Amino acid sequence: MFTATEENYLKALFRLGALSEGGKGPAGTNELALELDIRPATVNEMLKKLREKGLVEHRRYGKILLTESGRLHAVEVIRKHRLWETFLYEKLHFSWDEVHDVAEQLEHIRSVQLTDRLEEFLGYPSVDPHGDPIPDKEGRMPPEVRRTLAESDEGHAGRIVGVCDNSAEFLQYLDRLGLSLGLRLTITRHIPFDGSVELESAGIRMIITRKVAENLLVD
Amino acid sequence: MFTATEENYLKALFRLGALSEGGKGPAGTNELALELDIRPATVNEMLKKLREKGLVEHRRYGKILLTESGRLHAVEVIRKHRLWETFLYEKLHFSWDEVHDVAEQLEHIRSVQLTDRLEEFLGYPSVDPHGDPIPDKEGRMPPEVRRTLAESDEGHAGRIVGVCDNSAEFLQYLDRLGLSLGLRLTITRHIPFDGSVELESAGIRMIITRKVAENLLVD
DNA sequence: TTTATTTATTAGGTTACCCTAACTTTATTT
DNA sequence: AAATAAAGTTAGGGTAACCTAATAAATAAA
Repeated sequence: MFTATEENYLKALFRLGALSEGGKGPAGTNELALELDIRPATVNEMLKKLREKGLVEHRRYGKILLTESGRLHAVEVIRKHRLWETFLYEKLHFSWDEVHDVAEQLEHIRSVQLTDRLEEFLGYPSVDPHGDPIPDKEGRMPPEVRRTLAESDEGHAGRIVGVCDNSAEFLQYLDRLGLSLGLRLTITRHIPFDGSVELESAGIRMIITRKVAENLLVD
Repeated sequence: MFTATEENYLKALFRLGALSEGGKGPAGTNELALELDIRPATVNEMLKKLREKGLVEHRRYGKILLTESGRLHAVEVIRKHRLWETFLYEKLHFSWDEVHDVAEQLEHIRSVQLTDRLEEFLGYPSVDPHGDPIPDKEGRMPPEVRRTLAESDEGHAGRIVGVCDNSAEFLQYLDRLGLSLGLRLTITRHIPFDGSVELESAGIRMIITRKVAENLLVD
């Protein structure tokens, strides 16, 4: 049905949020070229094909938007990618940073049965090793689990997806700590003495107070 | 290093036994084209590339032979194919006849680590669900287990790899039973009463006498 | 040994995906 | 509004794998 290349275009558009609702809005040719690490001229060419296949909406000199069909196919590829990442991590003991490249290849294997049975084999996981949600067979993303850092378990890995306190004071403090939205981290310890939380992010270990932990949301 | 297409050419040559030793000898262009279901002209073109990469020996209007390097790469792909088949069968409960097409795609995933960890995860199997031997990391095929049908366990699946009795009488009898070399079969029951063996092959159930079973070798 | 047949090769064409360089349209400044 | 910058497109090429049709070499048959 679709080539691996076409699937990569759809995935990139989804990542860029080129959706009619719930995304960042239409994407540009250059933007997409940058995301895929190819030249804009090539993207332009491919857009014609994706347009004809009804996967994107695009007019000359206009912006690019995924159609509903395009979105569904993108999500299907993401679903496969994340299931494979989970397999590699949980069953084959790949490390966090090794899973991506291999999953990037595995996500293009064509077999509905394979995907569904893999999902079953893994026990219907809702998130991949990076904490990203795994879409279900119908393309629905499971609701994001947002918990404060304070109530998340030791060993939990996830990303900062929000804050409870929106004051400039708090946000500036986070900045000084080097904590920002989207940052991936792992909880290494809950310290009983004062409720501080020890965490690791990008190879750096740090301790934050209970109050900060209570105001940070992770997935 | 190699494209999926190149790997398929190597695999096909290996299947045809185009080896300097232990095979059926050099293969022809048409023969290879038939095996791959493509036109001889295309094969001829590709041979140039495989020759330049040192994977085959071939002179104009001559026969085709895998080099040692070509053989090793072919075996590596076969190794991956059979490990994936085993995974699909044992872990994802695919049926015997469903595994091939998916494994045909999975065998081209490039990651040495993946192959080795998959092998470990599967417990270093020596044969795939069809009874074909799985080469080890160094490209060695495990020694074929040749046992008579009489001494093989119930449920054992394998192929007829030889006979003990080479008389025309016996071979003609086998022919009448529809049993031939390479035939895949499963032992469904050992009948204690007279030592007969009940087996299934290609959806057909049959019973053979103990004497026949003692003279048929399976892997 | 000449002829016929099979097998192998060459020539020229197609599609998918990529490129650079030149150009056009849209957006941003001044 | 005119000039400049940024974004998008077209034109012309390249490689990998495939194809058909025509041709050449090797093999088998008469």
